[in-house]
Amino acid sequence: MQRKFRLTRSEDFKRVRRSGKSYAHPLVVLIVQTHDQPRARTRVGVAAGRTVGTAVYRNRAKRLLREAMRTLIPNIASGLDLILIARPGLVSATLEETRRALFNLLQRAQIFIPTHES
RNA sequence: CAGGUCGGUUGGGCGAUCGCGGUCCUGCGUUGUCGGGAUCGAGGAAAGUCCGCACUCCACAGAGCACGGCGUCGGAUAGCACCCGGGGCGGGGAACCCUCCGUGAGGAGCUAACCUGCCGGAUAAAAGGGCCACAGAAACAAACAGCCACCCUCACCCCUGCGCCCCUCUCCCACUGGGAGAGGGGAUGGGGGUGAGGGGUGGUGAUGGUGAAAAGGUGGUGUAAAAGACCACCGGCAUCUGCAGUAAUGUGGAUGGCCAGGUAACCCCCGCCGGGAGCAAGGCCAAGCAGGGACGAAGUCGUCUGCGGACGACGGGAGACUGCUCGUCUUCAUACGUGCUCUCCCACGCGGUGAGAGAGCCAGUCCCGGGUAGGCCGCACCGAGCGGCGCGGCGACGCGCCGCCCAGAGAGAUGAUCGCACAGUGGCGCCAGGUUUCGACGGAACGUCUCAACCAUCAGCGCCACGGACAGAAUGCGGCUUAUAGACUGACCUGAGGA
RNA sequence: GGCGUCGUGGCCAAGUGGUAAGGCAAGGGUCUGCAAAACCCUUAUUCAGGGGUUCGAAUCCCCUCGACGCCU
Repeated sequence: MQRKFRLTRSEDFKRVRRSGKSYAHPLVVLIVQTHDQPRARTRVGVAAGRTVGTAVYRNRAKRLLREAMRTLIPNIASGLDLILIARPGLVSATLEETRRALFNLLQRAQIFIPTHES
């Protein structure tokens, strides 16, 4: 997932975590907030707290989330800010399990737009 | 071959596909959170932050105090306390041999390489304080108990002069009796001995026990009793001194006297070092905000009007342009009062009429100007830099030559999938051998051979399955500590070992 | 990234070189018809872990682990 799709500013993280709507999964937590401008590019932030493990496991969790999100991001509605928070079980999960967990969360949030190919 | 020990290197490889970040170059009817190309992209510990630096800011005349750290010798270094090489004291350390214990299986000790802790001063060179629970007489300076001598006192025993008292016998005088002698007993006094209770004076120095720790050890001489008081041997210390070593120190010799604990990772003393903080250090920038400062006024006329005001001209205030004037441009306008605007609420004559409460405004222009958040720099580095080779040194390390420029940061880039081999582990099957030295023969490497030793739950081959540790840079560097599956490789020691 | 503080029964905790206080909780007992309250008794072989100094360490020194706080 390229950096232009990423949520980077500390202010944005605070805003989304304060006023966004959250959806939980045993592996990941998703927080969604609608942006002011509906045509803006959807951005995704990734977080892993100290409960996940040491720096190696935190980095692995965030890589899994970014890689899984990369293939899903063309099908997500625009004008959104998302945050993905890793949970401790994510470290032992595979890429396919992570992708299924994210797909489940995006459908529950009703922001996934299916295309003909998928 | 069996066992033990210490280092060094490495830290998964190759290929395909999808994907991520930095730098440089480049493209454009679309200058973008755009496209294309090249190149680079985690570690030995990046970790812990235990030391030492670089760098930055603050403070600072110099020196000292306080506080903290360090403390054997020599070296290395920009610097360091833990780096390198030595020294001393102590602890650990396999098998065989040896010693001890055990009926025995076995256990303990001794020990090589090696590992590891500590290292100024408690005596002298250089001075003090504190503490040492319980126990013990006592924890460092003497006392108490003990032992010994003497004196006083007491008890017992022995000897005993003169005198005293009592009893018995004999003799004399001669009869309420007296005297003399002998014997026995008693009291007292003196002398001696023994013992003990107590007291006093003096000597003595570790004594049965206590304790972690109590005064060199053993044997003798010696004495009233003892003691290095003296002697022999052993051990330690001090002074002088020979030899080896840069030195710490080691090893001899002579002399001396043995004098008296531990703790300084308790205060302290001596010597040396350290100013404080840390890249969230620190510097710069745009826009604003808080805040601070300077200057600071005046209306008149005309047009329109829904009568609140709006516009224009002249004049005025502040500022900019300019070296100054003129000129041009921007902008403002009146009021601290019974003021104006807005909101709420109440009363009525329902009219924004009156009472009350709250909020705001009373210029404007210009200058200075934060902190946080944001952006840029610091910061991706020509450097105590990295790699290779050579030389010097036991080593830490140093010098010379050649080559290279080598991640970067921001909510934080290295991943995913598949395939192939390769270590490794487990299972099954096959094979019955495998490894090694010496010797002999031939010989250019090397090959062949007999016994011997060791392993055969081995080695070798095939198939299947599993499967590669610890761990992620954030200003940089040196050291230390901690975590770490394995693989490769070098050296040392002990034991067993041939023809 | 840097700087600092603290770890003592199940919980809160005192103790700063010499026998590990106390309170709550838990368990048992007395009392009661049964409870509550009250009273009595019990519960630390690793004072976070490991080394060292010392005769002796929760305490002093070093290293590690864990938790928490701060940076304008």
